[in-house]
Amino acid sequence: MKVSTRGEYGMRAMVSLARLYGEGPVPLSTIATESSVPPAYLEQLIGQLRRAGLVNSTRGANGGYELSRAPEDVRVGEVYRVMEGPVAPMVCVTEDMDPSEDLCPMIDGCATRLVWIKVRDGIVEALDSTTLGDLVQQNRKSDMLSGTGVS
Amino acid sequence: MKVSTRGEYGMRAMVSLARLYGEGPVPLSTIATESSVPPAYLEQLIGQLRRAGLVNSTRGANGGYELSRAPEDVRVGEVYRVMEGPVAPMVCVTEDMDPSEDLCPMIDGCATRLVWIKVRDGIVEALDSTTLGDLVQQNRKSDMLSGTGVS
DNA sequence: ATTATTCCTATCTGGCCGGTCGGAATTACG
DNA sequence: CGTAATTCCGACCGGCCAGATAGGAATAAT
Repeated sequence: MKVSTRGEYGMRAMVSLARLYGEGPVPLSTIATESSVPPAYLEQLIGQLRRAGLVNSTRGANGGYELSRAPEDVRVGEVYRVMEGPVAPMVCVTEDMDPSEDLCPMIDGCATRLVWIKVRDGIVEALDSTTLGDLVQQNRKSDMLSGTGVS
Repeated sequence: MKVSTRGEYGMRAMVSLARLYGEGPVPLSTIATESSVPPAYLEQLIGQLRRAGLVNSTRGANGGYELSRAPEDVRVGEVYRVMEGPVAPMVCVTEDMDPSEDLCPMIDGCATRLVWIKVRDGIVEALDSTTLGDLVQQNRKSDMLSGTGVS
């Protein structure tokens, strides 16, 4: 059960944008470098984030991307869902589920479903209790400790 | 981020075995039917579970498989790990990690790592706080309520 | 013997992840 | 203006691996 590179890269890109929040549009090339994502691929991913309304874009020279909201107002769960779809360790426990549909092939109900629901809820909790703001802040703190922040 | 069919099927098979615990060896064909898993495939999977020591096997006619421990003593996390490997939503946060190795390509440490660790811990908690015993018990209870248990 | 079963390992196949490419549209700037 | 910097869009594609299947050898009951 791994997060795909879409999720990984998307998250990294958003953190980069969070770090540069308030300094105007950041060109794709910069984000790509800063987040170590192949530019051509990132373009695809960031398009998704834009369509989802998480980032704004400015076209033309001096254009680029920026967060549409302050980092503290963006839950990482939002980013995750845009990139990876609804949280669902298993098809039968997807977040946005119609309660009526039960496509489990099991004879008398599936006992394992209970576990997957717990797992899903664990993931959701982890994702929705953190914001991009938390991430950059935490990271800066650890930079300080390791001395990287002092030059 | 989905659990593969190995995890799904493996868990189902183990629940079947948990239900039949104490009634002697259960042939593969039975488990396959009961858990709706292709027999040939299940054979492969249950082999893993056996090698991991979670099930015992008896060969020859009247042979089959059975749990090596009581259902209440088997955490679903154990089953999960046998089928899916260490819990790791992301390579850089795998459970059985050597703390020294850090293969993150990021320049100044990866801020996103914090999320993935939280996610991982959420999953681990969900998996390790439940036993096979819990599952069959819970399921029987819901059977009662829906009337399936009454004949 | 014959039958029921586990055990082993080789092989196959489709889907999709992860990525590239080319070019069109848009805007700043001198 | 024209040119350079940028976003935007959709088509393409190769490789890997999940998800099986197949066949046969070993083992044990009857």
